[in-house]
Parts: sequence; C-alpha cells; structure tokens
Amino acid sequence: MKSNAPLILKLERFLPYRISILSNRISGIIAETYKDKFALSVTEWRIMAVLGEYPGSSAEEVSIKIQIEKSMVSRSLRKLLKRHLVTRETDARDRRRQNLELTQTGLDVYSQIVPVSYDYEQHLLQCFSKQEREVFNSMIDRLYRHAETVKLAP
Amino acid sequence: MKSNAPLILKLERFLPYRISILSNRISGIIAETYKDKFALSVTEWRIMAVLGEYPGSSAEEVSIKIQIEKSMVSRSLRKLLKRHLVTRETDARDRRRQNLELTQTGLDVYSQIVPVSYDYEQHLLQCFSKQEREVFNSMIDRLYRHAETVKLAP
DNA sequence: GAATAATAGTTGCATTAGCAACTATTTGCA
DNA sequence: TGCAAATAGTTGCTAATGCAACTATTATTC
Repeated sequence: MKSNAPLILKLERFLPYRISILSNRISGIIAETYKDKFALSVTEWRIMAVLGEYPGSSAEEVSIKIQIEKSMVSRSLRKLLKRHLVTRETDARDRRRQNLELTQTGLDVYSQIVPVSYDYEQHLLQCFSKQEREVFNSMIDRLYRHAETVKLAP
Repeated sequence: MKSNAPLILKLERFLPYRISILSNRISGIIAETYKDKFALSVTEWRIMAVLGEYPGSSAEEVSIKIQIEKSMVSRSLRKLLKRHLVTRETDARDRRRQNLELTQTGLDVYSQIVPVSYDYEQHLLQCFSKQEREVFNSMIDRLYRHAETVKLAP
C-alpha cells in the first residue's frame, strides 16, 4: 500500500490512541471500585472471574484466557491464595499442573462483584440504543479479530 | 437502578474487558514498531505527536492533552531531550513554564513515524466500510464522553 | 528406558507507571 | 507591599508489568 499519509498526525483522531484513552477511562473507574470496595486489582478480579466461570482452570489457562503474562498471574495468585479467596491443588495425573478454584469466601466476594460490574456495564451502555449496542459489540469483535492479521510496514 | 445482574459474569462479553484487550492488541502492535524502528515508547511518541501538532506546548499542556501523569511526561521528556529530539526553553514571561519544540532531528523522526502510524490505522480500518468507520468513531466518542459521567454504585 | 524436548509454574531483574512531597515561580488579595 | 494560595516541573518511593532464566515434571524419541 502506497502511503497517502498527511504531514501532521492528529492524535485525538487517531484510532489506536482513541481506543487507548477510552479503555483507560473505562478501566480506571472500575479499577477504583474494585480496589476500594474489595481490595482487588483488575488482574486479580479477572482471575477470579475466570475461576467463577471455569472452576478448576490452571494458571496457564487463566493466563491465556485473560491474556496476561503468566508471571503476573503467578504473583496475583499468590495474593489471592494468601487471602484465601482461591485454593489450588496439584493435579493428580499431571503434577506440574495446579487446579484452581474459588473458596467459599472467594465465591462470596465474586457474587458481590458480579452485580457491581454488571450494573457498571449497563450504565455505560445507556448512551447506546439496543440496536447500537449490538452494532458496537460486533464492530469491536471484528476489529479485534482483524487487528491480529495486521502487520505494519517493515 | 435495581440490579438485574446474572450470577456469573462472562468476562469475554464484558464491555470494559473487551475494550481493554482490544486496546492492548492494537497498541501492542504499534508499540513494537515504534520501539524497533525508532527506539521510542508509546508515551514518548505521543509527546512528540503533540509537539508536532502544537509546537511550543508546555509539559503541563502535553500531560493534559495525552492524559499521562506529569511525572511520566517529565521523565520521558528527559530522554527526548537527551536524544536531541526536543528542545525546551524557559518562557520569558512565566519562568515556571518551559516551552517545548521538536528539533530538526525530531521533525525528521516525526515525519517518518506519521506515515507508518497513518498506514497502520488505515490497515486496521480495512475491516469497516466507510460508513461503518464513521459510525464506529462517533460511538467511541459518545461512549468516551458518557463514561466520564458514570458513577458506580457506592 | 535413558536422553532430549516440551510444559507448568516461580523468581529475578529491569522498565514503566502512579502518587505524593518538594522546589521555584507567579498570582491573588488583604 | 507582603503573605497565602496556585501553578509548573522534578524527584523519591512503591507497585505493576514484561521478559528471560530457572526448577520440576511429563512427553517424546531413538
């Protein structure tokens, strides 16, 4: 593709930048709440969310699912284990693997966070009509899948 | 708003999460290129982008514009100054303020990055029709503005 | 079935980011 | 004027993040 680029880049119209600050704003608000009300980082919460949905996952599986470095998952897990929100036990058949689950306490916290998160999402989506929500969601999906295939000029 | 939340939260359908991983993917690709080809972090590039668009900005103005902590801007600026990509001089009227500009070298680098960024954006947008691009852009704007007004349940 | 490769998870190290305290300067106002 | 408050920028401290090296276990292969 021959470039037809302008001489000046308007950052505030540049898609990657726009999505980045949108994400920061949206995550920032929710991160604050997780932190204040539940003393959890977003990463910690995401781990719990995966375990709520898929009990028995391994750290590796969680890492892939939420796209976070396994070292980060390992460290976050340490905190969750310390707070007894999560348990882990070595898999009987493959002793490298450790199966993770929410404890009863973990489940209690989980069931408190879910409605908070859900309501937040609903609030956010107030600015869209029902139809727009679907359009927006599908566009995000499409862009996400497409982005993977995009390579920059060498 | 009375919560009508489900018992389980499906992370991969949760808007804040979706936007976050989309942003990570899109920024990740471009960050790699800035780093490999120009030895610049995304933050450093954004500072340069602002100075390309608004020469003479102060660190404070840059910080507000790109929504990055002023301490971060200060440290990134130090690197850019060291590499002689940016100059700064104390404002004659207000000696607290320092006016920033791209040097000739800075402008050269800038004018190399602009088309790379532009082409990347164009590639990304390939998955949308012209009309969809406008819709998507306006939805991002709307959501961004709306998000600021959203408060979570106390 | 022993040597090699692959996999799960942890840790060390360097970088980045965010918050608050600090200096220097200017502004506002009694 | 002259003193308190505001503003611009820097720095110190701590936590978050990313990468690579490391340990332990299992799978592969000759």
